[in-house]
Amino acid sequence: MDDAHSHKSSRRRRKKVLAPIVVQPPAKIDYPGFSFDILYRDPKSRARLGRLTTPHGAIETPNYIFCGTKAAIKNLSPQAMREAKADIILANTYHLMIQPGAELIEKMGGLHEFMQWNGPMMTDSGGFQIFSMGHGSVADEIKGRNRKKERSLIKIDEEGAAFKSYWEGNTLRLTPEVSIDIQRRMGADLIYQFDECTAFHVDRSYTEMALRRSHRWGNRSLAEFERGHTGRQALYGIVSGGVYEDLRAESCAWTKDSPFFGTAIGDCLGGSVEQFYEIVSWCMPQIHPDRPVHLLGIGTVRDVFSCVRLGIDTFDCVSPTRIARHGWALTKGGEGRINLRNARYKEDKEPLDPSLDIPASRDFSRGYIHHLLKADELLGSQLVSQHNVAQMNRLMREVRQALRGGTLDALESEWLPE
RNA sequence: GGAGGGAUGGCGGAGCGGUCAAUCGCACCAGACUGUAAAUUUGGCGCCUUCGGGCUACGCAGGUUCAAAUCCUGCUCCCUCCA
Repeated sequence: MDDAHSHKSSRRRRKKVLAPIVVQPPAKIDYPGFSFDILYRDPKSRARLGRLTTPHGAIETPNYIFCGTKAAIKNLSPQAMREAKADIILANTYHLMIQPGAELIEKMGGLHEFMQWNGPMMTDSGGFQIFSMGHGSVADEIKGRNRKKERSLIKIDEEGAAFKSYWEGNTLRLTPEVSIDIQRRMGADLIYQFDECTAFHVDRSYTEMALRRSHRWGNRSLAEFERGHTGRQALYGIVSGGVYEDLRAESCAWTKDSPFFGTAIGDCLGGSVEQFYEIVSWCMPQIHPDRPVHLLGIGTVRDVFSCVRLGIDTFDCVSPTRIARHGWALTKGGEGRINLRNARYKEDKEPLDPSLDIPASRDFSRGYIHHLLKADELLGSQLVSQHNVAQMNRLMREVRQALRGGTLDALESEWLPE
């Protein structure tokens, strides 16, 4: 015990601060099979209509990317997603490297083949987990709640980050090179540089340090991407800088000058919705104007309206499928959502939304779904999940249509009255 | 017929003289959820309240005690074992 302790102390004493690892990124990267065409610009805002083409098909933008963390949209098969008119989904590097592992997915033919999704896909880099593993959920961090969840982030240093696997408890490392390698093996169309998402409570000097390091990680991601370029993937860079306008500007400039295919807005977006809109509005004018822009981890219906106007092309968020599992169905207008577990729906014969062309929304009564949810029948949360996906996709379709017709304001008041 | 055990809030089930309007689980009511360790989680859950507190409660009826869900007596019902 004493030996072990002194050994540990001496190791700590000898520990060196790693010098910045500086890798020169390639000056230019070709993205064959990928394109982003801006088809229309809203004269009244930064909003735009686009077409994002990938080797697995093209999507119209603005669009919504649904979250299939462990290579599955919770509750929904690929067929159910297509019925709900989903165009594109994502999966998470961190979760899949733990289980079942990138090698297995590669052996099984890659993510598209493995999970039988033949449309466009994206994977994140695992960088968000540096944040969430260290602090619990985003909301907990922002609201200062302590949920006593064991922190499983072991350390972040120049090389990358070390985590304790929630699955087996072993230590895992993610570095830019490892993240890109894993994402290459899994084979999603749109992949992400490795970054750190800083927590809300950190100060400016930490944010600045993390930002510079994320840029170095981005350069290493670019170099690794180019080194093993398959010609079937495109890389996004991430704008960080937390809540600090000058740091956001620095990060926008860096992504703009780097040979990424697309740009994502990431890192800490502040403590309130208003603050996060402000941060996005700082960034958008400085971001590469011709590349697709993704907003990481956002949003709600309100976020979609606000951020489309700021120029966001794609969104991703767990919210539609998560709240569905908790009984909330999204509505167009009204309260914006209803909780089907509530007693008031017990005898409600109305469907969720007859204007949506799927049985989940059109045919089953709210009373029946209420019963399924109360009885813990999986069909209940499946139906609500599919409904929410369909509702968000309808929102995106209507947003695109309204943009073209110049009626976005009117559409917003239909979705968000008051 | 004999012996023993038990009856607690919607249900299950703690408590066995005061700190008990009563642990806990379920059910019920409502909330949270934004690059998913989430089919997770938080609060409420006798009645009334000017939020200080007040009132009625642990099968029923009495009793002992300053004080009883807790001790005693009787009653009602239930369970187990022996005939």
